[in-house]
This record gives sequence, C-alpha cells and structure tokens, in this order.
Amino acid sequence: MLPQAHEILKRHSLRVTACRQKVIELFLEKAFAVGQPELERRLTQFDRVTIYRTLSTFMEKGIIHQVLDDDNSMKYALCAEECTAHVHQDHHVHFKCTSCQLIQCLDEVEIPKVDLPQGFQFMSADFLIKGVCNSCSILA
Amino acid sequence: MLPQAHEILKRHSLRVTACRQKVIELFLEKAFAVGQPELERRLTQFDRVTIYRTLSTFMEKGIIHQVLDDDNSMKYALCAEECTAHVHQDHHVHFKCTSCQLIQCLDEVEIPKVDLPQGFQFMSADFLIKGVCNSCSILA
DNA sequence: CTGTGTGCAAAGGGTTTGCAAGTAC
DNA sequence: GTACTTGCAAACCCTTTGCACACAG
Repeated sequence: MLPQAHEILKRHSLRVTACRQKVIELFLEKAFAVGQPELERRLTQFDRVTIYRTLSTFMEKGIIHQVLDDDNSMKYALCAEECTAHVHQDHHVHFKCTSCQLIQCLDEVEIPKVDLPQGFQFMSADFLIKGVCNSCSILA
Repeated sequence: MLPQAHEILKRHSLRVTACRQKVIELFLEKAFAVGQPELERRLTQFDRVTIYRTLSTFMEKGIIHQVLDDDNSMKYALCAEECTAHVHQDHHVHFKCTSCQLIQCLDEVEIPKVDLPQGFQFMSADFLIKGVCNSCSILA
C-alpha cells in the first residue's frame, strides 16, 4: 500500500477503507484516465456498486475529475493538489490517442481562452484532443 | 414537410423515408444538440431502433456530427454544408448552458490551436464550454 | 423486382437505488 | 456506540443485434 493513498483520504476527511485505498492506488499507478468498468475489472474484490460510490465520493471531494471520452463513456483522473470540493481546477487539455485509445491529462497544456459571443458567460470547459500520442508515434 | 430535408437526403444519396425526413426536420427546427432519447420522445411513430440506425447512417454520411456532453450522453447536431462522409469539419466550439442544459454549436467560434508536447500529433478536437447562454443570462 | 429500411424481440452494458449487515473511528 | 460504508438484489436507461416483413426507386 502506498502511503500516499492513506494521506489523500485523510486530507479530504474521508474514512480509510480498503476500496478507497485501492482505487486511489490504481489512479496513482496509471497515468491515464480510467472508467468504472476498468476499475471493476481490476478490483474484483469489491462490489461494482461500491466502486461507483467511491468514484462519486471522490468527485464530490475533489480527489478526481471527470474526463470526457468521445465514446460516450465517463472516465476519471486524479486532480492536481489544488482541487477542492466542487471547485475543480483541471484547466488542462485531455489527449486521446487514436492508436492505443488511452486518454491522458496534458497538465502542462492549458485550455486556451476563447472569445464567446455577446451574452455568453464562461464557467468551465472540457477540451479533448485526439491524435497519436508520443509512445505510439515512436512505434509507428 | 420542409423541402430541405428531402434535398439533404438526395444530396447524400440516401433513400427518402418518413423517419429520415422527420429526423432531419427536427434537427433543422432545433438549434440545439439532440440525443436519441429526445428524438424517440418526439417521434413516437418510429421504432427506437430505427432512430438509432438513422442517426448512425447520418453520421456516416456526414449529415450530422457528434456533440460530446458532460453527462455521459451522446448528442448530435447538423453539420455545416462542407461536411462530407468521414471528414467532419465541425471545427467549432460547443456550448452547454448550466441553466437550461441545452447545448448549441457556436459556429463562429473556432477551436483554438494548441501547442502539444513533443511527439504528440494532432488530429481533431472536441471543445465543450460550460456557462450561461445568452437567453438564460438575460432572464437572470 | 431488388436492395435497402423498418419493426419487433431480445440481449448486453453502464449506472442508480433501497435496504440490511458490516466497519472505521 | 454511532454514523458511515459496503454488498446484494433489483431496477432503469441507453444501445446493439438478428431476423422477417415492408417499401423506395
């Protein structure tokens, strides 16, 4: 068990349970966005519903953020430290590789500002770029 | 029946059927992205499966394009004229209003270019901006 | 007439809810 | 001990597939 998982739960005033620790550990290991189905496949010792509720709790607490996928499935990734409950600061671009299908956060690429038409108020944005990732373009 | 629906089907070498015409008409009337569930509610005379297949056909032909929604549902909107099969040119931003929940295409707002890290190749992008739309900000 | 489109039935997958038993603190 | 978590069962919704019938051209 990584000590980090325990610490993250404590920091967000959450009870330390086996499922929550394992889910966080899996997010820490994987650099890519993960959906519930994959978590369920990897963490067979926990009930499907428990994983859904764990993700839901983590969203509320600002431990993870949503990653839009264009295949109509919801994925999640760990938030940067400064995310707090209900105020997600994931102002970065997400990249989906059309070769390996993996989605990763490009933390260093900020979502650019755009000029909206008169009367539109900006609140937040999801930016999903599709293409070939660095690993796959080397292999090609 | 709007003459435009018939024309659009002909232009894409598709047979003119009642369902296809009605679906296109509904897209023409609505300025917002629509999903299968709403189409099914509005077009009760057609089978659910037929609507799914109609959307699928229209996607292939480039009549409509996908609009990502952050509630994990897939929506669609009419393509601009220059869309052709498999080469969607919807290089515009989508806007989801957090008040009325409607998603619209901001055709005049182009998706900005971003600098990707070394080794990443850009192909396409989905940009969903959330905020308050012009109609709702007037009412507020 | 012929190939395409539709309706129906059924199945598959993701997600949510209610409730009772279990557990962190 | 108490409030929070979990597991199980079931339900719900969206989407896809197979097959026979209907229809556009």
